[in-house]
Amino acid sequence: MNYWLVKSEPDAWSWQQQVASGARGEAWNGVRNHAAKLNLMRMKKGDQAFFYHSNIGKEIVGIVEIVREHYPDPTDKSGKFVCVDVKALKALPKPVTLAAIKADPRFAEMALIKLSRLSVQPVTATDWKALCKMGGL
DNA sequence: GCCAACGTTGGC
DNA sequence: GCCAACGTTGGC
Repeated sequence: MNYWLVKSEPDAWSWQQQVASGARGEAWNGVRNHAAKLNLMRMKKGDQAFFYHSNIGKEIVGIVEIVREHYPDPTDKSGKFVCVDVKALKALPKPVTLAAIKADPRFAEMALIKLSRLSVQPVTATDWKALCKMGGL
């Protein structure tokens, strides 16, 4: 199983909306960046991803599971981009803030820090476990 | 194919 | 609201 991190501005799509969408999941669409697209295409059903709130909150608030692998993004008229379906798995008891991640040297190499604009990014198993622990899981 | 201009993202 | 980083566009 692989681990990922996906970002969303709560104004556009929040964790609360993700939870409300229920067990069937919801399309993670709107990605218009080729590096992010490549990561979407590498996601497998059953993989898990951190759900990160950018801009407002700037923290990891929960975990989602990939329930449908990549398919053409219906919101992309050019037909070049893809999306996946994700469902909310669980919330983090203690959201992990960007400030906390930045303050911890273990995470200095994370894409979240180094490639701050990448909206879909891989997370190593080591980082995943450490972040879950920080989040109270 | 290079590169300047411009647009977007996202932290501060 | 500003600005740095970075992707994309378009003139040459």
